[in-house]
Amino acid sequence: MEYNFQVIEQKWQNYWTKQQTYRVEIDESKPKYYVLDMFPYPSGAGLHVGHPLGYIASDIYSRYKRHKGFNVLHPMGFDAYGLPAEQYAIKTGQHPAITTEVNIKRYKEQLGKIGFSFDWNREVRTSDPNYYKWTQWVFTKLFSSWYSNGSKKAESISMLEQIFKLNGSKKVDAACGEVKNFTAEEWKAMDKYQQQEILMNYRLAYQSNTAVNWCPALGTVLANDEVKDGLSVRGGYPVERKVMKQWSLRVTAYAQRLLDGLDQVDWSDSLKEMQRNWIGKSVGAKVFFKLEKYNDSLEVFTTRPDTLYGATFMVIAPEHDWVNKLTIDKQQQEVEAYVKWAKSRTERERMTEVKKVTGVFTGSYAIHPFSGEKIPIWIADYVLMGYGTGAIMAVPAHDNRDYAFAKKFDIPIIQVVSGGDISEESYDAKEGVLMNSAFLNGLSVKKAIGAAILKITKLGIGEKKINFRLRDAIFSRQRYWGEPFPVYYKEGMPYVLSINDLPLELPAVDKYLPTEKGEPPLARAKNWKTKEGYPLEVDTMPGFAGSSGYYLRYMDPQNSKQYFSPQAINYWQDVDLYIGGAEHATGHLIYSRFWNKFLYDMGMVVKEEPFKKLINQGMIQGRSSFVYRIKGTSKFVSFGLRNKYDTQRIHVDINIVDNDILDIEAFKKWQPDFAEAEFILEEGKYICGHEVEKMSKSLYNVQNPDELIEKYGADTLRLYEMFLGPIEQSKPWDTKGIEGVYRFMRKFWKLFHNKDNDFVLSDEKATAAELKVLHKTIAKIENDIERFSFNTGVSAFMIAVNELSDLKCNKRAILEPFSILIAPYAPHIAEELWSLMGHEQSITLAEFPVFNADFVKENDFSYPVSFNGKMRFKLNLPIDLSKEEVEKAVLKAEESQKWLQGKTIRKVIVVPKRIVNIVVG
RNA sequence: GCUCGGAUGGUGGAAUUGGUAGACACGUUGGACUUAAAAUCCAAUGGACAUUGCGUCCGUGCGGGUUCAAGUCCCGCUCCGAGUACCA
Repeated sequence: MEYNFQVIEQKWQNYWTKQQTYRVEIDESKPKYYVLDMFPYPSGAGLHVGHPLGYIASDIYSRYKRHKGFNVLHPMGFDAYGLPAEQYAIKTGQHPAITTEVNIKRYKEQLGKIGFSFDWNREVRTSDPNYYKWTQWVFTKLFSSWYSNGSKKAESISMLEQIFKLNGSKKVDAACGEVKNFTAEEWKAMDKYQQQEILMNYRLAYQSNTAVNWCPALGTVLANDEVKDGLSVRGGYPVERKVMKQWSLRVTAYAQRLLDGLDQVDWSDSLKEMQRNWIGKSVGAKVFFKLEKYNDSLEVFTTRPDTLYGATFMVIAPEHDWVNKLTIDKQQQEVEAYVKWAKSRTERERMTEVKKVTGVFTGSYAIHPFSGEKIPIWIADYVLMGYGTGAIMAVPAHDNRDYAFAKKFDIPIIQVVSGGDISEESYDAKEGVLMNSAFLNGLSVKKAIGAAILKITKLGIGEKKINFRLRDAIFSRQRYWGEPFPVYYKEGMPYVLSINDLPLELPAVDKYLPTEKGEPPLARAKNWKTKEGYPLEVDTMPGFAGSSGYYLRYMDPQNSKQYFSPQAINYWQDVDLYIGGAEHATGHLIYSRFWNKFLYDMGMVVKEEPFKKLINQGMIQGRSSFVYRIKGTSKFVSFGLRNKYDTQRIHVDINIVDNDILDIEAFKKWQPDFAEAEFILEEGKYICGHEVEKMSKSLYNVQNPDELIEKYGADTLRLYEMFLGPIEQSKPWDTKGIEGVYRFMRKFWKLFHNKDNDFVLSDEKATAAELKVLHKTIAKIENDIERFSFNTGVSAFMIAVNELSDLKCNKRAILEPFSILIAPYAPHIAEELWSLMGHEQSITLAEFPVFNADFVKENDFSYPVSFNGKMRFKLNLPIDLSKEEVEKAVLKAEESQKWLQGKTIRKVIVVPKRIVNIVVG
C-alpha cells in the first residue's frame, strides 16, 4: 500500500474516539503528570497554523510521558465567554451561546483532525452553568474572607467579626481599605449596615468606588485600549472618568507571596521578570508632613528618605481628597480649572504625554519635618492617585520628574547627594555621599536611608513601608456574556447566595444592550431577583474569572457536589507543564496564581503554585506576498524589475503564489479588478516580493491547517510545525518547507515496504550498525523531548531514516522500537505501522525503548587536529588512548609535518574525545 | 526611558559544558529515469581567490578584550522584537 495518510489518519482518529484511548482516570499505581494548554477562545475565524503550535508540543510531551509510564492528564476546553460573541449578538440579535456553540464545534473538528491526545471527557467550557457554578462559588468564598497579615493567609469573615466583637479593630493587621480604628464597644453599638460597610473594606472580593472610563452613549465601561483621544474607538462617543461602584478582587493582599512564589517555579527568566515588574515592589518609608494651617499631616511615600533635606515642595494628585482643603481662596479658580482639565484626560492620554509638565499651586504650605521650613504644596497630574498615597515629597535634585517640575515653576533645587551636575539634570542614582543634610551628612546613600527611617520613626512622623505597584483587579463588567455575580442586595447591602442557589444562571434578555437608564444588559432580564424577591447584581464577571481556576476543574470536571474532589486534587496536585502564549504573562498568570493561593489558604489545593513549569510558545508570523502595479495602470511588474517603474505594492493571497512565483491565471480570477491585468515578467515568470508580518486575514497571509492536512496529512503538519524552529521563538510560517517533511514521511513508510509497496519486515538479527542508529536516536529523541527541543528531534528522525534507508534496514528489531520513538510526533502513521506489525493494542500503551549505551560505543575517535586554533585535518585514533599517546600519534602523523616544518612546537593541548590543538611559532 | 529577549549561508534553523561553524531541511544548479511531466534517485551548494591538482584566505550584527581555542565568556556599541510606562 502507498502511504495514504487520508485513510490512515481518519481510521485512527475514529479508533481513538471509539476506544477512548486517551481517557484518563486516577491510577494510584502510576505517577501522575499533568500537561496543560492555555485553552482557546473559540473565535469565528477558526484556527490558523499558529494556534496548534503549542498544542502539538504539549501533545508530543504528553504522549512521550505516557510511553514513559506516567498517568497523563491532558485536557482541553474553551474560554467561552468573551466580547466578540457579545458584539455579534448586539449586531444580529442571535444569542451568544449559539454563536459560541457553533464556533466550539468548528474548533473541535479542527483540533480533532490534528490528532491530539486530549481526554475530551474532561472538556470544560467557562460558559457552562456546571462550570461557572464553581467560578461563582469561589467568588462567594472570596467575599467571605479577609487577608490576615499576621497569619499571612486568608481567614474567614466570621472570624473577623468575632475579633471585632472582642477587641475592636486595633489589633487586626489586615490587607484592607482605609478603616478608622474602633473599639469592641463601638463595634457592638453599630447597626448591621454600618458593620457591613466596615467588613466590605476587608473582604477579598469587595465593592468599592473605582474610577473607570465611562461612555454614556454606549452605556458601558471601556477598557483603556477602547478609548482614544477621549472618544470611544467604537462609535467615537465622548468618554469620561467616572467613579462607579465596582467589584474588585484584593489581589494586592497576596503581592508578597506572588513575588516569593516566583522563586519556586520553573519559568523563563523574562516571564518572571515581567511579573516582578508588574508586582513592582518598592521599599521605602511613609512620612507625615505637618500642614502649616491645619492640625493635620499629609502622608507621602518615598523610596528615598535619605533625600528628605532636598525636599523643596510637595505634590498631590488632582484626585486627592485634600485638594479643596488645601486650596486657598486666591488659588481657587486656577485649581478648579486645572483639576477639571486633568480629569477630562484619560489615563492613556496622561501616559502618552509624559513629557508635558503641568501643575498648579494650592497656596498652602507644609512644614519640613526636619528643618521646620515652609514648603509649598502643588497639584500636578504626574502624581497618580492610584499609587502610594497620591502625594509626594518632591526632591528635584534627585528625581527627574520633580526636576522638570521645579525648573518649569522656578522652585529651588537643593543637592543633598554628591555626584552629578545638578545644573543640567537631576542626579537619580543611589550612589554618593549625603550633603546639605545636617545629621545625615557624610553618610552613604544606603546608610542614610536607614538613618533617616530610624529618625522619623523615633519622631513618630513615619516608618518603613513597602509599596506595590500591583493594583486590585476590577472584577465588574457592564456586559451580558459573562458569569452573573452570585450576589443580591438587601436594603442596598450586597450579600452572596449560598451554594444551594448556585449556579445562578445567566438570564434571557430581549436585547444585549444597556437599558435606556444606562444599566447593564442584565437589568433587562425579567424577574432578576431571588426567591425572596431581593434584586440580583446586574454586572457580570470579566473574562479572566472563568480562566483563573479552570486547570483545577479538569481534575474532576463532572463533579456536581464540589469544585473538585479531595481525591482528585491529592492525586493530580498541580500542573507539571503549562504551554501558552506570552500575552498572558501579567493577566491570567497573575490572577490564576492569586486564585490558587487563596484556595491553598482555604486548604482546598495542595500546592501553593499552580504551574510548575511554563513554556511560552512563540508566535507564528505570516509571510506575505506582494505584486507590484505600475501606478495608474493595470500592469504588474515582476519583483526584480519593480524599481524601474513607479509602482505600488499590493498584498496578494499566498494561496496563489508558489515559491514566490505568481499563478497568473489564478491572480486574474482572484479579484475582478485584476481580470484584465497585464504582466511584465522575468524569465517568463512573475516573481512576487515577500515580507514577514503578523498573520492576518487582511494581509492575505493566513495559512489554515485544514488545507495542509488535506494535502499532506496531520502527521506531516505536526512534524513540520515542530521542525520550523524552537518552540519559544517567533518565526515566520513558510509552507515551502513542508514538502521536505512530507518526503521524510514517505521515506519512513518505505522502510516497511518493498518495491511493490507490500508490507514486509525481516525478523533477522539487527546488525551493529543498525543498532547504533536506533540507540543513537533513542538517546537523542529522549534528550530533546526532555529539554523541549522539538525541532532538533525532527531532524534526528530524518537523519535516522536516511541512515536506515542507506542500510536498507527493514528489520522488526529496529523498526518496531523506532515506531514508538516517532509515535508522539506522528501518532497516526505510528499506529498504522504498529498494527501492521501485528499488534492489537494501541501504540499509546507501548513502553518507550530503553537506551543501551553499549550499542553506540565507538572504538575510534576522529580527532580534529588544529594548529594555532585552525582545524587542518582529522586523525582517526583508538578511543582509549591517553593524552600522551594522542599527542605522540598526532605529532607523528604525516599530515602534521607540513604544519610543523620550520616551526617550534610551543604547546600541545589534547582534550580526550574532543580536540587536539598544537601551538607553533 | 526602563526591563527582558534576539541577530549564524539565498531561506528556516543546528552547534546541549568554551573544543571540527553551517547538522537537518527548503530553495537553486547539474545529472539519471521518462515520449513528456510529476514523483523518485544521484551530485554540487557560506564567500573570495585558485582551479592543473594539492589548496589558501575570509567568515556567526559592529568595535575591543580574555583564552592554546570564542557563535558561546567579559567590556562598549548598532539594529530588531516583546513587555511596560510619570510607580515617588
